[in-house]
Amino acid sequence: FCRGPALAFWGRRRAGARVLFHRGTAATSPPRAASFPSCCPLYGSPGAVRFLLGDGADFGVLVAYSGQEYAGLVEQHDPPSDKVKVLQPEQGLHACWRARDVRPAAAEALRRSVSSSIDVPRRKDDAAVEMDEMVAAMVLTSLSCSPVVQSPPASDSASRAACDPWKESGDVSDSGSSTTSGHWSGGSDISTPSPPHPEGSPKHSSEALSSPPADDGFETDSDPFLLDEPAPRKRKNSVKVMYKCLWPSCGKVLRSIVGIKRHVRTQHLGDSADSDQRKREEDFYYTEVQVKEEPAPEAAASPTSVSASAPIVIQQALAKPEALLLEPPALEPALGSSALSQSAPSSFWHIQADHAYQALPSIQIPVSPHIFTSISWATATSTLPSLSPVRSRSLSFSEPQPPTPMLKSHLIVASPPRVPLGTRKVRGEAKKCRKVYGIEHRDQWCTACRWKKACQRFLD
DNA sequence: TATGCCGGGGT
DNA sequence: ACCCCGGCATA
Repeated sequence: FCRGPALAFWGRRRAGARVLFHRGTAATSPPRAASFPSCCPLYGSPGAVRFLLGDGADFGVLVAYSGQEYAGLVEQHDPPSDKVKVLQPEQGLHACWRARDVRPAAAEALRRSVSSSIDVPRRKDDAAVEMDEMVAAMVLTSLSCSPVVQSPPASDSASRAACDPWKESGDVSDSGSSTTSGHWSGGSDISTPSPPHPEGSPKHSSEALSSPPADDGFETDSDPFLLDEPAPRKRKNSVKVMYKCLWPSCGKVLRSIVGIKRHVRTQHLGDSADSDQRKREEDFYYTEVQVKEEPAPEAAASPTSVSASAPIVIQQALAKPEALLLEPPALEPALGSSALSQSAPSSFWHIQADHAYQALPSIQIPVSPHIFTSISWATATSTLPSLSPVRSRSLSFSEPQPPTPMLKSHLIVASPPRVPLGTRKVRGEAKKCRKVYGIEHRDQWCTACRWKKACQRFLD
């Protein structure tokens, strides 16, 4: 890594990778200098000898071709073939050049070449973007896939001159970090760990640089549940991202993180614990839900066949796994929702609500590899925002939810006899904190459970 | 037997 | 209000 005067103004802690940027220059160190074969002087044509990989020097170069010069950043040098691999942010590609075609660019020159745009063909004509951000965004973008900077947009990388075999030398799939690496990069919601971006795939430069992380605290520690989420691949048609309240028997779905957080906080966590605790819990209680609408116009799902052919496919990522403090998960990469309805592995648990009004088409969705929840959609239509109005009702601890007056009578199916007053409350279906977290994580139980009172978190 | 939680107690 | 726990009911 870079040492010395380098200033890390943002980066990510991820598998030890950190991106450092030099103040005032556009140069960046290769994210994992140590892994580059040539942590040695770049020597090509005379005069180009000044670059040192991995020592924090200036990697800025200008590449000349087609009568113009383009700014780039040296990433790698291969002495045998005397070629350098250059990241050209402006073109959004990595290219390999003979060393003699590359000349060092002073920080000023590099800057100038970018900001004053010396007739550099831009892919986005208007966006006069700071080099730093651009590069940073790209590097991070690449990082989110592989620990080593790789060709960013696939289409672009192919378009340039083919590289030597060593081109891919850095592309070592980081098996070690595959289970622990953070995932969502950038994103506007930095303040609190939020669900990863649903699109799963790393953002491209345009999007990423539009909202660069503000400070250096940006870390996406372990978020194991995403990398192996196979789902994003098959997302095609309109996928809506919504945030669903995981509070038992709630299931309110909102469009924004902020909204759902506020909902959880105000409706469910309102009076509990200190604000810190609440913060954690509010993250815990929502989840990102992707709803793909499929051209299945049949809306009237029969309760029996839902799991098999639900018109709405729900995929979702976790809300905040680390809040669970579960042991490093043995990942189950390809868990389609189809596999869920049968017998879930023992490491999975269900939050199952048994209210009458929930005797509806229910879809089991993975909350995380460890968590499944079962939600019910009052209306399996394709219009989502309006979905299941009955579920938008709120509940709170203090009010053990009187069976809310049902507006939609047709939703009432069979009302299992509620607790006969006077007798002890029948033990509910839902697993309680003790079961969920285990005694060893008692500190994560809701207070009631800790006090051996009726669980407030997983209501029956 | 493990779990949920009521009732009752302590601080 | 917060916390703990004996002991019962239940799965």
